Amino acid sequence: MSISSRFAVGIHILALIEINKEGISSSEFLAGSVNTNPAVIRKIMGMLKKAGLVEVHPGIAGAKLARDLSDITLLDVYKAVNVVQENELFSVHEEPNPACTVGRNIQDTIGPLFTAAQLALEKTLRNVTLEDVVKDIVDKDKINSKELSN
Amino acid sequence: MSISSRFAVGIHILALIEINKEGISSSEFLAGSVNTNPAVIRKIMGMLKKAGLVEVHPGIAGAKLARDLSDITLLDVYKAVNVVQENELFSVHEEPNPACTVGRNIQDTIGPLFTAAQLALEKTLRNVTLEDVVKDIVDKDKINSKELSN
DNA sequence: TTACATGTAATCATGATAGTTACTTTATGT
DNA sequence: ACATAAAGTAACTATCATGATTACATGTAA
Repeated sequence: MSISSRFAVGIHILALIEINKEGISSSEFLAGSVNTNPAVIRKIMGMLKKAGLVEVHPGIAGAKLARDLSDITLLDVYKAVNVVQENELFSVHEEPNPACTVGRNIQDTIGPLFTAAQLALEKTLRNVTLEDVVKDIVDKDKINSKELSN
Repeated sequence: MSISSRFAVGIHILALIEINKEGISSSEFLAGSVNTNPAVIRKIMGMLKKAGLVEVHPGIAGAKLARDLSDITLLDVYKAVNVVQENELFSVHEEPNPACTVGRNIQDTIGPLFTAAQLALEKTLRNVTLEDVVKDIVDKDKINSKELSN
């Protein structure tokens, strides 16, 4: 099991739109960087648009960020791309036996515990903004360039 | 996407072995409570056994806990049933374009962020023991019984 | 109206899940 | 020794999400 790479791709897309803000970020351009099919980008872009993270219009090439970089958290992206349904990161067997003490209580006992774990994860994602991500990408790139030039 | 119900079933199994400790917890008995096939239980039991959480022997009916209830955390169960590979809760697109600033740095930037989120989730699971779970199940059952008798 | 980009649907291969059946291996009791 | 019973395990199935691909409809602008 793994959370869909749509999440990682969504972050990639948004970061690239920012870094390429002087240029035009078409689905083809973005697909070239992510290394996938433009239709995949457009589908994810549709989700980001629906969530109010990007502005993009039919017939007009290029996407723009709809909010300030520092106002978009990883949690926003995570929610936007629907990698996990609301409160369903963990799945629970649906029909335990009600004739058993454990069977008739396990769901109510486990539910809040799973929710707590999920919230801890989401809280971590909420503490990182796209601004942080872009800065880190740029920093890492400077270091790599320096290494190459030595 | 959802984390496999093997995790929830694993917790169910262990809790039931404890509550039924005066009796014999065969795969058929456990399957009856979880409401699934005994072979499914045996497969999960094999994982719990491999992780040192239960004792179970071929030809001998019934499983026993291999550790004290208070010494088994939900994280132990989570790891035991292999619902998530080590450090791979989130998946990242494999081959971003190295000719792009974002493409050649996205993995290194995102990796630690995803790991942090995953660790936050795991930390939460580590803070809950099977003793807590069993107590809660028993408590909830008392309340339910009281409601039914009113 | 031509060119081009987005929006979107249909199709496909792949992999994980959970269930089912059936068989082998091991231990116990007569 | 043999019959019984349970664990261990492999093979097969249906179902579902993913990610890629193709194709086409929709919309914009020169």
